[in-house]
Amino acid sequence: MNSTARSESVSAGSGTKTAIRDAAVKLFDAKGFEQTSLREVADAVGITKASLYYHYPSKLDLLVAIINPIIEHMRAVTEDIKTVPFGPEGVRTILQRYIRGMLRNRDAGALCVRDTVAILNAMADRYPDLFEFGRQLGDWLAGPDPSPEQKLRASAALHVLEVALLSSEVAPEANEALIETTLLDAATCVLTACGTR
Amino acid sequence: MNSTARSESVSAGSGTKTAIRDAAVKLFDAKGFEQTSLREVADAVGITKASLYYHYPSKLDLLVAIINPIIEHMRAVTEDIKTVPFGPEGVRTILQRYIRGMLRNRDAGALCVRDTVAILNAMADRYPDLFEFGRQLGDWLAGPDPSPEQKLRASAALHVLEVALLSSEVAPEANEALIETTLLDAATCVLTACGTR
DNA sequence: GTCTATATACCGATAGAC
DNA sequence: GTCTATCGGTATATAGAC
Repeated sequence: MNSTARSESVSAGSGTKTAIRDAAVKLFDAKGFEQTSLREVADAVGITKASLYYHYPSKLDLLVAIINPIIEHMRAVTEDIKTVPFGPEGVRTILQRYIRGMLRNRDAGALCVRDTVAILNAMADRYPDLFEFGRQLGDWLAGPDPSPEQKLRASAALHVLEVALLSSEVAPEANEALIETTLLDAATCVLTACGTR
Repeated sequence: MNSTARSESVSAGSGTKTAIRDAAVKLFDAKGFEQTSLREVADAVGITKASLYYHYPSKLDLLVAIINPIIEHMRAVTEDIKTVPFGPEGVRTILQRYIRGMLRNRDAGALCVRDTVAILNAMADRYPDLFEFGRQLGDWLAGPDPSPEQKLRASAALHVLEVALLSSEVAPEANEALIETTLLDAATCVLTACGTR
């Protein structure tokens, strides 16, 4: 346990730096981004606030380091919808890519959902098009020249997939395959108006 | 326009007091509860911070005045599930009551969804059982002795209904009847696994 | 790379005049 | 009922020793 940089988990980097990130994720998720002070994060790691600033130049940079995977995934899916043709199998392809990316970054995603306003406003300067990603995806899902009902269904389908981020709380026994299958089925069902009406 | 207490809108009360509430709803929704200062609210109304404290004894009391209708509605539905028998028509009854209450208080509801963590933590002391309402409703919807898939579907169904709170943004042309019908159909569809799988 | 100490700013809330 | 002025607390971020 001596020498330099032994990896302690899957996503180890420089040691203290990833310890800061992990502690911040936990605290941001529990208390919210703005309501969590860097002193609390530093205390959880066992260092001081000044040392934290050595690894991350600002509180915003710490947040970006956490949710960057989510942003890049949203950007990638938003790019995909420009090439994938709209239709039943195209929709399923997009929805599958979307939910898999969220399952891959579950903790950071849960943070975004439960603290939407604060995070969106904090990132607005650095990522001005972040808000557009969700809207563009919704527009594509609603199809060409959509009715109000289709718009509602598209938005509802995306909200169904967001349950994946809360799945460890809702159904801890479910594995990723079951979550993906169930929510993907539910979302396509929402989109295609297959109800009992 | 002289004398005392002329009602200016549907929910008029003492004049300044409701003006504060309305300004606060708008600002809390745009910036988040904790990130909005009482100085900003006071400025929007055209009074000072000290005058605001004459009408509301604390920032938390202002928040409670805004989202109290939502809380009471959640409490009422949570009471309903103890008497309504579980089954297809019972589920539809509960879901309908749930979505109608959210449509009735759309602005306050949107605030709760987009600023969940901050609001939940702020209200935790005064309303300790607030978090339980959503969980109990999810448990009832999942049915007796639910499988992981049923738990996921119940949670997803509730998330579908939450789209009602964002409907003025997603589909401004849709009236309340269309919103209710569409989302109610989508939610029951999510629950009953009627997909194309 | 981690520390102590501090600069600067804003917050919620209160006191008291009018 | 609205105001000015202020208290006490905490926040982000920085300076500089080690």
